[in-house]
Amino acid sequence: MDRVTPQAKDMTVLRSLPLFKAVSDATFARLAESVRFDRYVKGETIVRQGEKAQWVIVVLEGYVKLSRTAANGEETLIHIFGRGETIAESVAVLGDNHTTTAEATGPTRIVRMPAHVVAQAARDAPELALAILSESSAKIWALMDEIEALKAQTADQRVLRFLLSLCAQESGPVETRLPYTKGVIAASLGLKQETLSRSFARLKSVGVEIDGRKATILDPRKLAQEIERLNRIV
Amino acid sequence: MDRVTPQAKDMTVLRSLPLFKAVSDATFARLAESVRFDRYVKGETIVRQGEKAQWVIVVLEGYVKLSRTAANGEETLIHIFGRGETIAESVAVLGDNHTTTAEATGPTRIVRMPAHVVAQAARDAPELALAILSESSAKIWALMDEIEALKAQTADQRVLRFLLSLCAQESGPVETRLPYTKGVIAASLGLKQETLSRSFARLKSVGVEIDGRKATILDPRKLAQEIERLNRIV
DNA sequence: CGGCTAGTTGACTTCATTCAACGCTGGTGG
DNA sequence: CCACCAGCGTTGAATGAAGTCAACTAGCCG
Repeated sequence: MDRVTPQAKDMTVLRSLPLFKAVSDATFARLAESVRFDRYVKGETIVRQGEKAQWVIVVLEGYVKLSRTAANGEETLIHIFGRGETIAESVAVLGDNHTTTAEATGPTRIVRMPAHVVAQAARDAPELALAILSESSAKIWALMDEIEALKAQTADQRVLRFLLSLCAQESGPVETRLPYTKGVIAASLGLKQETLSRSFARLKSVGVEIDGRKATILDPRKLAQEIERLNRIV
Repeated sequence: MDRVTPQAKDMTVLRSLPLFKAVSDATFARLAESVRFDRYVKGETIVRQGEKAQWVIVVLEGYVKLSRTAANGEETLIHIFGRGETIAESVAVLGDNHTTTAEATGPTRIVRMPAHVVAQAARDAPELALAILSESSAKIWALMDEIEALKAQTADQRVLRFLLSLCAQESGPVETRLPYTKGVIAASLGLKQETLSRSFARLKSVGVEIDGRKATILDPRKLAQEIERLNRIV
């Protein structure tokens, strides 16, 4: 982990985050005072399961994976956070302990604010409390999406959904980079790496080309159709 | 659905709910004014996916299942709420639309408060906003638990966990009632009814006896051991 | 160059689903 | 009062999707 001295442009980025959108200048200024910027490399732990939540963390760059380690040592990936997303905001504000571990999946930049400062600000400024609630609510939807996918969709359908989420446009050929390693992608979709690999191979037939970290999708609409088609078969 | 006139004792129950624990008498009184009590029978819909959230709902009695219906008409059970739990609190306060449908799994009593009243109260009284945040946070943990179970555990392990959650005591023989039909239990665990039935049959060997709605567990500790043992095999 | 990590591929296994038949129970109407 | 039906649950046999195990390749860093 590397502490970084904040730059002026970082503050403007910060101000534009969803968490601070509806917040007054005064409240923002108060929070900005105690803000800290950190840089992590792949595999470093950002927060550890069981520790008391001391910080509210926002991802500026890179991807952070949340996972939970069971008594037997097995680790389960719960969710992945990207740019602009907030980690542990509710836990930190309420003063609870982390129930998950957060780890950088690659080079990552984050911002952290002391929990007690945010908690006090939330008490003083209801619009901040509501903004945090809004973040938590978004997280609930995302988790519900995940549960729905795990319960109702096959491996190929989940992979297709994931690929679709990478496409910036709705049609035409799209070329992107996979945001993290295939092992992490597999875990995030509730699959084994081998299964993901086979799925990618199968999906060549609907215009998906994966070459290392480079992903080429001939036509996103075709992927959506394929998800539908796989539903019908069942 | 049946509207019920509130009784004095209902108000004391209400006051003791987690949502109102930390709330001042003044704030509570304000909310209590516009409270409404409703009674539902099995299968009735309480809130519908896609509708604007108009109410904050608290379950007083019975169980409510949250589910999501995909484009192809398939319904996936996301989560089940019981006594004292709050439904759609964040969505209602933020003025968003419901992303899930809530349905009574049996005879159910609920309390509802108009969303705008709660939203205004949350703006005026930060302790209410934080209480709602606390509820949302609890919901996030519960959903993460579910994801972990779906990704990392077999059918038998999930069934064992569920049975353990029904046990009031840690040891000795426990006798309880299954809280809802086996079909609903199966769906909540991400299983088919047939699979649950077979699982129950297998679990006789660790002292689980299911007879209709009546469940007898010889020794909860043995169930916990069995979950562990099933992990080791893999 | 060797040693790592990430990823692929093949053969085999297994857990859960599907499909289908059947059993039990409680309610309804003749 | 009984007959019949619907809803809920069980059981068996066959199928299939994903996991496991293992061997192997490609790229990368020191």
